[in-house]
This record gives sequence, structure tokens and C-alpha cells, in this order.
Amino acid sequence: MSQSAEDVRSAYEDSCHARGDVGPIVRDVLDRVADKWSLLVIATLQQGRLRFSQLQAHIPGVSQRMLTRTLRHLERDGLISRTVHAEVPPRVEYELTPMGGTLLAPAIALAEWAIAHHEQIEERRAAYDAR
Amino acid sequence: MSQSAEDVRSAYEDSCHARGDVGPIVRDVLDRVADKWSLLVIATLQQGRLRFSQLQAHIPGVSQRMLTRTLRHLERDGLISRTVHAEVPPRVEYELTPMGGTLLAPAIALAEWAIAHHEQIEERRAAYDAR
DNA sequence: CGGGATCCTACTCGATACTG
DNA sequence: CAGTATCGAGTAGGATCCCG
Repeated sequence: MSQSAEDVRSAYEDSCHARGDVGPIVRDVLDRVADKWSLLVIATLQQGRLRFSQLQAHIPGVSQRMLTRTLRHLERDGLISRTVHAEVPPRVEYELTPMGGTLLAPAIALAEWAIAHHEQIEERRAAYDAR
Repeated sequence: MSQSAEDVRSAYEDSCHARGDVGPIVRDVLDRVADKWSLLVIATLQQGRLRFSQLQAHIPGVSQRMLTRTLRHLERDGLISRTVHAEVPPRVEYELTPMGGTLLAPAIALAEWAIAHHEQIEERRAAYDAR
């Protein structure tokens, strides 16, 4: 870890063939990963396969609509898998795909940064707003 | 790296005193870090102190308004510093603060994940949409 | 139980025009 | 040069109702 600016630039040029801009790519993925609920869903699915209602219970504040939308988006991107069991009442289970699993490390790193610094950030905000 | 779910939970409990939810905290920081331009600004400032116009030139597509807003937000949170030189024409320089620098490692990790997987993600999207 | 369909509000972003 | 002010379009997200 602790990559340099050059590392990022070279990774960018590798994947973009030395043309265009890395910005859109990073933002595209980031928009999926960093929206209001995705990261929370992914972190929760770290526990293993879970049902829709279990996810909803583990993620306070998420509406049914947003949980559904988030799960669909993550499924579309291949980060989670959706399994419908032909039973009554219906049972639908979600779990991380292998690719979804590879997102955990960077996602957790960012989450830990957030947890470690949010206090300092709030202090800075208060100081800034006090002017 | 490659932390476990328990590591995240314990980090959460440490900072939240075993109450509340880590979600809002992570989301609060993430909303700042993962908005449309912040990460790009931070990555660009990795090069060192830059002027407003230099930032705008290095970040294709950013409007003057959004760059200003992004810089203000990052400054408020203590991630970058803003220096106004009393000259004419005015010269304003931005640079990462020490705390801003600590964000680089996790941010780059996520950016590299995005670059490494965006191709696979687009394949999955195409496959999903083809149904 | 899981989730589709609607409606509605608030906010975000971009374009444009103006300023010290 | 480095902003601020204003406006309009688009969208994210919540509430609600309904269905297999």
C-alpha cells in the first residue's frame, strides 16, 4: 500500500491506454460504491449470505425501496449475487461475489479512516464555522 | 490490511463507545470524500501546492463553481489549506494538510480498485442488461 | 416476504453572468 | 485570477400503496 502519485498515474495509463482521464472511471465506480447505502450493504454482507429482511434489520434507516435499489445496482455490477428460493413465503438471499470480496479491503480501509478522523474533522468544521 | 468484520466493528465501538451506528459516521465522511470532485482534488494536490487555475486545468470537466465549492468543503473539514497571497492579480494556493495526507493511502487504494475492476464491472453490467 | 410502481421534495450540479 | 450570484434541469431518496 501507500502508493505514490506515479503508481496511480501508471495504473491509470495501463487501463486507459495512456489516453483520456482516470477521473470518470474512478467516479463511475465510486458513485456505485460510495452512494448512501452500498458500502453499508457490502460491509454487512461480510457476515455471509443474508436475507433481504436481515439486511434491512442490520442497516438502520434504510428504506425498503433504497435497499432494493442498492441491491439491484450491486448485483448488476457483479459485486453481490441474488438467490431466490422457490418457497412460500419467498426467501431471497444475497452474498458477496468474489469480486465483491476484493472490494472489502479498500472499503474497510476507508471506513477505518473515517472512524479514526471523524472527530478531528468535526472539530475543524466547528472551528471553520466559528469564523 | 484485509481486516475482518470484527476489526471494523471494534473500531466502531471504540469510537462510538459501543452505542449508535457506525453508518452515519462513515457516510458523513464518505459524502465529503466521495462526492463528484473531492477525491480528484485530493489526488491532484498530492503533487504539492497548486493554484486554483492549476487545479482547474488538471481536473478536466470541473466547473469553476464546483471546484470552489469542493475546495471550501475540504478546507472546512481540515483536509486542505488555503493561502491567499496579497498580490495583484490575486494568487491563491491550496495544499493538503497533514490530515489530508493521511487520506491518500485509503483513497488511492480505492481508486486502484476502481481502475483494476472497472472493466470487469462493465462486462457484468452489459451481461445484466442483456437479460 | 420481497419488491415493483408512483408520487413528491430537496438538493446537487452545470451554465451563465458579474466582480474585486 | 479567483471567485460570487442566480437560475434551471435533473436526480436521489423517502413515503406510500399494491402485488405474487
